[in-house]
This record gives sequence, C-alpha cells and structure tokens, in this order.
Amino acid sequence: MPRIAKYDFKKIEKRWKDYWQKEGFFKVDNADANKKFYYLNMFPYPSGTLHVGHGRNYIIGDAFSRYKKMRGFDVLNPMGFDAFGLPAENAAIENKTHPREWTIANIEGMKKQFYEWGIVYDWDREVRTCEPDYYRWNQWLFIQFYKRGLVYRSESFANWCTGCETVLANEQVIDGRCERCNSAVIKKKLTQWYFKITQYAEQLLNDLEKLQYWPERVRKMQFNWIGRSEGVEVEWTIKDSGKKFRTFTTRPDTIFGVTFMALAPEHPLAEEFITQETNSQRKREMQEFVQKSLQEGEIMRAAADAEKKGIFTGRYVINPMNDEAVPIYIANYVLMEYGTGAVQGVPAHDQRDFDFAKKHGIKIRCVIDAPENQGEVNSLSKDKGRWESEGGAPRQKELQAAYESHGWLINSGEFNGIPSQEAFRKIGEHLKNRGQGNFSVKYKLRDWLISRQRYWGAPIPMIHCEKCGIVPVPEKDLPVLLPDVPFIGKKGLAEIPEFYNTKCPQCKGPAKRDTDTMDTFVDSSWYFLRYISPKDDQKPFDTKDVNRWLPIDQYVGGVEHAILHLMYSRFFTKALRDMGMLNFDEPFARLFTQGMIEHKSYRCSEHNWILPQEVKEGNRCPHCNRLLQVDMHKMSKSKLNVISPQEVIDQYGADTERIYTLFMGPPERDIEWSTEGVRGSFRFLNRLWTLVLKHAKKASEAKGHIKVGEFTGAEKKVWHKLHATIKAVSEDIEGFHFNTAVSSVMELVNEITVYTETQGKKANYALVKRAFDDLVLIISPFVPFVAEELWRRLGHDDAVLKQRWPEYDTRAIESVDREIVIQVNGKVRDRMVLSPEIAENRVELEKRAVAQIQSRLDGQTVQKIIVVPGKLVNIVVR
RNA sequence: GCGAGGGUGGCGGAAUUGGCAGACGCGCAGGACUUAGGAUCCUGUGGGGUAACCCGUGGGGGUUCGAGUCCCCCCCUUCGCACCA
Repeated sequence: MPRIAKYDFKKIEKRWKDYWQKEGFFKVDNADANKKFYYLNMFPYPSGTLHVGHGRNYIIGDAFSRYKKMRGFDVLNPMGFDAFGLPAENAAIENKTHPREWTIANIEGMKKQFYEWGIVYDWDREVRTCEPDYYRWNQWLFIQFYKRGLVYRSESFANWCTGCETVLANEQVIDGRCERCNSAVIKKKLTQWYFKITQYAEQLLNDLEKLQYWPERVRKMQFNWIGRSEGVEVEWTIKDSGKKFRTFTTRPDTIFGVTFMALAPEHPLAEEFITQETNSQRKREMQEFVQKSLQEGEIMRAAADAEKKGIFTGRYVINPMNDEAVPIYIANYVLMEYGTGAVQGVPAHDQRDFDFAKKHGIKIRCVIDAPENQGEVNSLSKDKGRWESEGGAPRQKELQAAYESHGWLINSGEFNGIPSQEAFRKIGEHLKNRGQGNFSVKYKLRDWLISRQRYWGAPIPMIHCEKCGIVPVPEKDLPVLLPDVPFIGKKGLAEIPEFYNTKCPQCKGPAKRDTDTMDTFVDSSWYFLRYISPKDDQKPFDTKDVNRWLPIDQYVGGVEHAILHLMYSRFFTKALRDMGMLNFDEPFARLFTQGMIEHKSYRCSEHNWILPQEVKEGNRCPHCNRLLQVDMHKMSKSKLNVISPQEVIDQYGADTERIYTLFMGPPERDIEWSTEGVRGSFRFLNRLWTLVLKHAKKASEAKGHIKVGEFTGAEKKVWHKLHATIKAVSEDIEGFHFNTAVSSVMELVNEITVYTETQGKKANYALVKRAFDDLVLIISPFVPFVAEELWRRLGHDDAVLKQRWPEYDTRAIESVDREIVIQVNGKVRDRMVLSPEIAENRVELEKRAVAQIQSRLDGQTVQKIIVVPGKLVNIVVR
C-alpha cells in the first residue's frame, strides 16, 4: 500500500483560491440568465476585521449558492459595503486619519478575508455606499421622494443622542439609549428631514401576510412595531376659553368615566397654559416640570414602571358627553408623538390613569361593569354610586386596580346597559353626528427621521435660499459631493463654509446648502436594486432588469435587522413601485435570520474585559488575581472574546472553519464556538482525505459499469446509503439545515470506510468510484477546496462547479433490507431483518413476528396485533 | 405586563404523518502506534443491574396498542416589545 500524502490544506487551499474567482463561476449576465436565483447576504458595515461569527453569514451564503449553481440556476450572489456611518468618524478621530481612508482600508481587508474563506462573489457588481456613484442616486431618490411629498421638513422634538451629538430615528433608541453608543437620549426641539413612512403604514402591515417565507417572529415584530389601533378622536372644549383640542382613544365606551385630562409635556397647549398663567408660582412649577420631563427624555419616561408624574394646569375641560368639567394636567407618561399628544384619563378602566389618579387624588368613576353581572345591569345603572369613589367613601369596596376588560356600561347616561363593544360604535357615532369626533386609526409607527448632523454620510441635496425657500439641487448637479477636506471631527458639514455656501439654483443669489447627511439606513434601503446595474450612470437601476431579478429569492442576515432595515427596505420598495420604477410589492421573498456565535468572555471588576489567553488558572485576573466573571457573550471586539478566522485557517484551513461553522448547530440559533469542535471537523476532513486517496487510484481505473442487480449485500448497503445521503443533503440544504446535511455526509464517509476496510481487495471499485464522485460533489458546497482537489484526484479535469448535482434513485433507497422491530405491549423485545417485499407485507410481517417471539408469549393471551409495514409489529397481550 | 421561541446524555445537538429516543460530532475511558504527545488510529460510552430486565426527553395529569412528538395544568429559560391612550 503506497503511503498516502497527508492532508496538506495549505497547499490545497492555495491552489484553488484564485481558480473560482478567475473562472468567474458566479458571474451572471442580466440578459442571459434563464433560471435566475438571487441570493443575498446583508452587506456588512466595514468595521475592520471580521471574526468567525461574521463568517457564519457568508459561509452559509457561499455554500447555498454553490449548491444552487450545481442545481443549474443562474445564481446572483453579490456583495458590497454599507460604508457610511459614525464608527468611521470615531475611528478617524482616534487614528488621526480620514473616515474615507479608514473605510477603504477596512473594505480591502474584508475582501481579502472573503477570499481566504473561499467565498466567491461577482466583484464587478460590488457596491460601496460611500462612493459618489452610489450616493448620487441616494440623493436623486431623495429628490424624487420630495417631489412626491414623501419627504418633509419639520420642527419637532427629536431624539438627540448626547454622545454622538446627532439625532436618532425612533428605531435607533433602545430603552432610552442610543443603539450605537449607549449614551442617554434626550428630547430636543429641532428642524429635521423626515420620510413619510406612515403613509405606507397600512400597506406595510397588510403585506406582511404575503411574506409567508419569513420567520414568523420577524413578521410579528414588524406587526407590533407598526401597531395599528382603531379608536375615536374626540373633540374637547376648554372651559372659559372655548378653545378646542382633540384626544384619541381606543375606548370611547369609557368616556363617561373621564375624570381628568392629561397632556404631553411637549403639547402646544402646555406651553400656552404656561404663558397665560398669571399665578407666578404655578407658572414656575409648570415650567420646571415640563423642562425636567424633556430632559429626562426617553430613559426615565420609557420605563413602564416609572413613576407617573404630573402637574395641574389650573384649567378645566368640558366632557362632550355629559358636559362635566374635569381638570387638565400635564403628565410625563403622555407621549406627544402618538395619537394627539393628549389623553383622556379614565382611572377606573386604564391602569396608567389609575396610578396617576391615585397619586394626585383624582376621583375614580366606574363606567364598565364586568360581564358576569349581566343580569343586574338595570339595577346597577340605577344605583349610580355603586362603584364610585367620588363623594366620600365607596359604598362597596375600594378599587385595587383598573378594570380594563370589556363589560356592560354603567354610569353612562343613555348608554347604560349596553355591552362595551357595541358602545364603542354607538358613542363614536354619537360624537360624529354632533361634530365632536370621528372614528380614526392610529399607528405606533412614526415617520422616519433621516437627518444626521454628521460628516460621513450622503449630503441631503437641498438648498436654503432666503428668497426662494427650500430648493432641491437640480438633478444635473448631482451628486452633491462630500467636501474633500481634512477631516475636522465631530461637528460635520455645518462647519465647512466652502461646502455650504452656494448659489440658489433658482434666483442665483447667495444661498446655503443643507448641512445634514442622511441616516445610513437610507443607503441600505435600496442597495439590493443597485447590484442589478451597479455601473449605470444614467439612473439608479434598470427597471426592466430589476423586475426580472427581484424579488430576492433568498435573503439572509441577523435578526437585529428585523425591524429597521427590513421595514425601511419594504417602504422604499413600495414607494418606488408607486413611482413606476418597480413592479413588485415586496423586496425579499424568503428571509432567513441566522444566529450569533458566542464565546466565553472574562471580566474583572477592576480591569474590565480580559483576553482569554491572559486568564490565569482558576479564572483569575492576570493583573490583580481577582476571580473573574465568566459569561457567554456574542463575539465582539469590545468584550475581547473574538476568534479570528485567520487563526483557524492557519491551523486547520478554511475548509475546516467552513464545515465546522455549518455543522456546529442549527444556523438560526445562537451558539457557542468550540475549539474542540473545530478539531473534530478537522479530523473528519482528514478521514475523508485518507479514505478517498487510499482508493482513488483503483477507483479511477475501475472498469465497467455498476450492475445494481448483481450487488452483494454489502454493496447494496453502500448503494443505499449513497442515495439516501444525496436525498438527505439536498433536502437539508434547501431547508437551511446545514448541520444535519453535514452529519449525513459524515455517516456516508463512515459507511464507505467500513465497506472498503471489510472488503479489502474484493471491493467493487466501480461502486466505490461512483460513491466517491457523488460524495465529493455533495460535500463541495461545504468544503470547496478539498472537494475540488479530490475531484481532480479522482481523474476529472473539469471544475466541480460545472458538474450537475447528483440525483438520487428512489429504488436504491427503498431496495435495502429493513430491520423490523417486534414489540410486546409497546416494548422492544426482538428484531428481524427482512427484504423490502416482506417488510411491506402486513400478513407476512405478523406471521413472522408471532413465530419469532412465540416463546415469550407463553401463557398470555394475545389481544391485538398492530402492524406498521416497514417499521414494527406490536403484540398486545394480557 | 404582552408576544414569540426553547427545555432531550458530561457538552453541541439528531429524531416524516405519534412508531427502535440519543443520529453526527465533542468530551471521557480503554487500547494501538510512538522517545514523547494536548498528534493520529481503533473500541466503548444515557442511568441502574452479574443478568433477564428496569428507569429515562423540565414537573404533574390525560388520550393511545404506542407520546420527545397530541391535549390540559404548572415550573424554568432565552429573545423581542414595553406608559402607544
């Protein structure tokens, strides 16, 4: 037996790395594709070096694309970079460089990493959002949106990140803190640009139904985020002034229970009341309260258990239903951005109002009685004070909490005794008829604030002229280039006069450019369209080609984008469709969200995060010997718990990293990176290599065809396993079950190993050859390097990617002997191995099973025999 | 609080329509080869029992010849949303 060369992954990987790229296996011609498949990974932010956690996303994509390619699809799998954004500015300040240099260097580094991983993209289609040939179209689209009324400028209270010194979209505020830097977010009154995404709220909501191949939870998240609710807008009149304002309520049936009114601190009336207040002390108190509420911003006010604070304005408002006057408060729990910024307080039937009322000694009036009291409604409605705590001690009991469910109306005048759902409609109509309200639908979804006071982003293409007002930059003057000046740090374009001083396109007089840049989510809301015609300098994308290639057949990325990016992209798609630039409603037909890779992280109470290799024995800090806190966290540079792909590649090769990443667990789940697991995958590749090389020569010289009919038992087993594996792997890849796909291939390798070891020289090499060929092909999406190498060693001279994916033969899968289980009272007692014909024959199965197990049945009465053909026989005895 | 996942060996995880629980891999144990091995290869490996067998999928009930899988109740856990009137 000749010595087998060891698995020299370095040599092998070097040999094939360039090959796929050079041959352009994943280049597709827009016009030339017949069976299109648009696969897309979310493009990365070029933050620097990638770790093995990032790798998961791209490895899945590459494996899937290779599979689809071998299935005969014209696969488009492009890649690009979400290259604008704040981290580049921060890094630039830190490293005394320019955001552009930092970004470009990172992009180059990341492209090299893709190459090391054996990941093949069509780089001719690369998109970089920070390049003028991309953001030019960002600006162009902004202007088109503006012309269609989808962009507006408005002064309002915006989320202001105190760390980044810029405004944030609602979606970027997490628990009152900045999504990126975790600094406190406050409310600041600013004039900003908005995209009118709310105009599409209804469609964004309804079309979720079309996304049946999206993970249910992502749809749910979007559903909740849009947050549609039906209710009634009610018009109220301020006592003594006659001035009117509106509230929104989803429970108009409780309107007789209104015992106070609450305004958001930002509400215009709040300001008005303060201005008009003559009592100087009250004036000051109100001022202070409003100011403090705004400063607390989202952090304090967002917490559900935060204290409900408020202040009486000294004013009253008239209830349109019963002409009662109730006090008006300013309350910190009322949000200006939702509904009308004013809430009618019904303490008896809303927990928040209840808490507020208790705190401020406001009376509580029950107007809904629980449904179980149905029979008493009439008497209850007469017994006006029964549940009421106003005017002295409550007659029955004091309320402990608000009753928020439905029931029957009481204390509600002519509406007493009506079920609350019905009262919703009746009271709504009543108000409508009297011109004091109307039915209304509100959304939690807010318009998308896209202004950012930063440098490293696409400039907003607008000009402010004193004479002409706001004028869009003429399309022929696009792009509005980012000024190429030495980077000046934090304040952005507003500090660069040579940028903002310009001429008005209309009157030619002196004017100023808008100094805001766009939220980078604008960039990523349409990049998947640009991939179709990345070089087009006449338009953002080619409508005809886009309509042919989209929707994207498979989109893959992290769940963290479940709301922001995916919602914005859906909005863009719908807006572009209405502009006639597209003909589809939804951009991503199928979505898969992959989980994160985690790794142990070590933290010292004194020295913060510690590198794993520095940790001393017993999990102690290398600096102070304190016991470290050990936790599992997703890999991140800041926690010092990243594994670099290069380490793995140097030690075991890219194929090992690839197959381990796919094998480690279900791709949708978060999972811990295991160094031992990596070694196991490496061992497997060694076994694969040795097995094939040991027999490659004989196999490739094997003469004659496979004669299935003449197979021995052992040969049949291999034949069966081969086809069963092809089936399993194909189905698993289609379903994104890469972990089980890999384990199936491992089983096949084990099976062939057993066969060749036990048969020795008697082995059927025609069969072995066929098994090797198919094995190498089905494993190739996972480990392309070693597969390409083995393919050549098996005597082929054409690329693996040019081969067709093996087909399985159902007969081969079915024709193997079956092991039938014999149970007595549901417990396995014996087995028998039978040919497929007998195993499928009920009568025969029962007969044989009973015969075989007879000795065990002595003295017991057989009550019943259950036969499951091909599986088992269960004999029930007593 | 609301919503959605998830609880299976020492670990990651497998198990069509209910039909052999623990595939595959890690780890561990024993052995082989080695000057050596944290390399490689082979064998074994859910728990208990000499054995026949018994017990085992978070806990408790139920349906069924048969339940990880279906139904009811409970516990734990992860994630998302969280004063949206």
